[in-house]
Amino acid sequence: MSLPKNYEPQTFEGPIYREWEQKGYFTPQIDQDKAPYSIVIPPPNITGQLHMGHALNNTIQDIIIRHKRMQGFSTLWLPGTDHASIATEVKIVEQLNKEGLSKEAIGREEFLKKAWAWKEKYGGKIVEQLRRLGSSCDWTREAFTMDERCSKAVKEVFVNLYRQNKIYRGSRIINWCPDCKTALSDAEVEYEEKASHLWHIRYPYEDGSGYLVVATTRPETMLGDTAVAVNPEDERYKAQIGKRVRLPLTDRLIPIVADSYVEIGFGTGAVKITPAHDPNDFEVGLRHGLEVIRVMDDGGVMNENAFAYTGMTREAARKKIVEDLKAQGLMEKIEPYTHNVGECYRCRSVVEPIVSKQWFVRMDDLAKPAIKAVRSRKIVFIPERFSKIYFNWMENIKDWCISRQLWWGHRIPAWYCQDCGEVIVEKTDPTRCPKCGSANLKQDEDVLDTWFSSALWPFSTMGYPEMTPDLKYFYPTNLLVTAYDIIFFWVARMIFSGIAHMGEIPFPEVLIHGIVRDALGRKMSKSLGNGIDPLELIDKYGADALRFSLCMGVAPGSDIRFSEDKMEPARNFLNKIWNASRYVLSNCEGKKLPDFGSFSLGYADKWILFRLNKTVSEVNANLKKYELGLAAQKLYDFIWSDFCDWYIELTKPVLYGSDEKKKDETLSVLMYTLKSILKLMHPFTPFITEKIWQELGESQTIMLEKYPTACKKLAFGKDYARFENVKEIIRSIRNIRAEAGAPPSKKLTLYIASDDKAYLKRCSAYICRLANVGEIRFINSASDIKEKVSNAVLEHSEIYIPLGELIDIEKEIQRLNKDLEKARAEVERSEKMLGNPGFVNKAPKHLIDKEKDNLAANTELCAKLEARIKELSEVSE
RNA sequence: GGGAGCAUAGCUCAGCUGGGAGAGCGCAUGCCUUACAAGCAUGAUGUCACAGGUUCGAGCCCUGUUGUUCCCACCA
Repeated sequence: MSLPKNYEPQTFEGPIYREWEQKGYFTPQIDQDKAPYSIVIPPPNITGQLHMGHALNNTIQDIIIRHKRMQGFSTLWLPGTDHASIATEVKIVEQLNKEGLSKEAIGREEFLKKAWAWKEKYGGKIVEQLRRLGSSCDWTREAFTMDERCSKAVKEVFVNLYRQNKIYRGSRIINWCPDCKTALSDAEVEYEEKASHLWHIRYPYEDGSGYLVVATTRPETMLGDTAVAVNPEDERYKAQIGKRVRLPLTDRLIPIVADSYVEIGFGTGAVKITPAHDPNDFEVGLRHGLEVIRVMDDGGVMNENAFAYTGMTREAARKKIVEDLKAQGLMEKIEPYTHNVGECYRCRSVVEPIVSKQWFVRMDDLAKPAIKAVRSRKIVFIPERFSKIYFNWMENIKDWCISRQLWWGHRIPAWYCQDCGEVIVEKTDPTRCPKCGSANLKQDEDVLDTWFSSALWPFSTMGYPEMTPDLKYFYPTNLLVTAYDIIFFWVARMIFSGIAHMGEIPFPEVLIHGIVRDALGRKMSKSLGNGIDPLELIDKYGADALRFSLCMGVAPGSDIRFSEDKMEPARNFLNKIWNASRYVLSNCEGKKLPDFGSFSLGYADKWILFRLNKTVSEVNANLKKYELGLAAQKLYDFIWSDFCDWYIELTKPVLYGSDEKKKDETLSVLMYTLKSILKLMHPFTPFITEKIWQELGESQTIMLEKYPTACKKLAFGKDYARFENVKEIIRSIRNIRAEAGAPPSKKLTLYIASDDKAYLKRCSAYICRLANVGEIRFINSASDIKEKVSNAVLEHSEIYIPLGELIDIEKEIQRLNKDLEKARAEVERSEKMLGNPGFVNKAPKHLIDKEKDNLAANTELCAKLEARIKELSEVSE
């Protein structure tokens, strides 16, 4: 048994992961005697590279999964990837363009071949990267949103919803991306505030009696105007309602209509109505039976309805129209104006609202039970506040546009009879029209929104619509872990889909985490170039360090500012564990240790076991509440401060001594504590803990060991408190030495006066070793000492150290005065609290008792300190 | 326009159901002490944004103010 001298995670992380996977530790058995625990991964896009967001998301999931596995659950973490319809298609098109080809040139079939080839080549990359992070996913169940399993589920759901009249096809105003040339759902549009103008345009009255001024942010759409609307209550325009105006730059006459949608106070109070290019105008148009005239084609180019502007891009048309209006004296004024402009979430081009025939999911009926599930707390968001975001969205939801004019994705299972026009929606490809019998059928060209298949992920991956053993055992899943930015896209849609198709919520808890930002708090993005590559960090510091740094000091739901300098403390900590393990291992070499518990424990042993036990119970409590940051912090403190800085140092006088029996007993405690530490840490830092565990030769893997739980036998309250006194003595000696400037190598003599000398005598060796003391003399009072000493008054003892010429009486008095001040402040505080009838009557008893003890102890301290100071002052005079 | 978060040490942030202000980094001083210099020891540093309120007691609960970040929303 021996570990290499240096902690080099690069040398063992890979092999350990391969061993885990190969031995099948990630694959759960469907065991009716065991409780199941399952999580489905938020499937990363096949176009994706692992970024810090994935690293955080998967670290959290893996910690929870490993913890549950060690608690004895039959644990499934189901992995997979998302075909990412639009994102992937954009990449393939880019690649084609580089080869001088285009989508249209090669045709649908060839395009899909290329896309699949691309998926085979790059789609596995991110999955490999998840492995490097240590994710204990069951790869034997790996899914892909376009594999056979998921595709079957998609068809099933589409057809069922269609038959229930929850999916329909219709002409609506939708968000159109002129670059991706596809429809987008509302959620796929991101609004950004942009500086623009408000153009005030004169629309002359038909009768030549002057003009009416409309204000617009989009002059290019005026060519599609089919009315001007005013508020029916607006005195300025009441007389004009029903009249017609001449649409500038065209030969059209359009009516003035009254609609309460128009706000009297804004702009000029008159609004141009363009039903084909604005959602509000579309509604107005419906109310007034207005004509819908599209003036742009799918590429954002002005079409044949655009008069002189046909063939211009929308940007060019805007410029020219503004110029022309100015030239004709029809531009009243131009005001600077900032407003929200919608952009495509994939390509950032400005989204064009247009009227188009698309497929929609009717949301009313689906949203209701999904809202209820969260209201009734059958599903809870953690932290709770995110449920508000969910409600806000779900309660204001509009029908979901699910068709996309793309090729990469699930093709809509709808066919149109070319002879009679019948629409056929079927799971299996139809050959004949059920209505007229014609074989002349044509499948819908469009594919489904990527999120349509993601919404089914918790059950499509387990075999739905078949009631498979997996589905029976593992559905509903137990937890969903995701960042808050996809609550709308994904979480909400999984909830209503689970309820609608499985008849059961997909998960009872949703753990929401934040976004990883850069050191300045900005979102990491390609365009800013401020992203940190987690794989580089893994190469440099190891996956364990990355995982640990991501959960140290992080509160649930909040964003993380991350920079590389956060890696070092984590790596140093792991190095600490590594070296502590080396210490234990090297001392154990070739030994058979006595069974833990078969011998009597020393003070230091009881102290560390007490601390360990407390840490175990706190860490378990934190994990239960998903407080990973707190759990990590407690482990860090216990391992570094208590175990390494204190306990290991305390074992040295024994291990470097000659009492072989005592040595073995101490080693037994050391080993017990180390093993507990490794198990406690394993969910956080799986690699290093496994590496060390295997060196211990205990069992094949730490992964399947039982996670430690608190143990009553280890609650040594009284001896723990005594040992705290010993620590206090050691600290005081060190402090005196440092402040007096005594060389650390100089062995000191120590005098101790205390009422309870028995345990201090038994702890002498600890004090000698840790404070570098050569001799301890127990005395009854300071008068027994003949030398010049430096002194500290502690709660349960007084210590005196002869330092000869190094003692500066002035400094000595100063130091004691500082202690006195502290003690006096304590006395004052306690007196004030105990003198307060409110506190004495209402506070819990244990706090009152604590305060009483505190008062007594500090009063005594004060008296002793005052006496000592007086004594010294007399000497110095 | 609606909603949410944040404001604690020089910096980055923890702080669980209210009961003596914490960590990491940085800083100062001294140490290569046979697990570890990726280390050890000792030390300094806070009107817990501001103003009220509840309470015996508030960093924590309530109200308001200021600053800041984010989400949602069709005002042309």
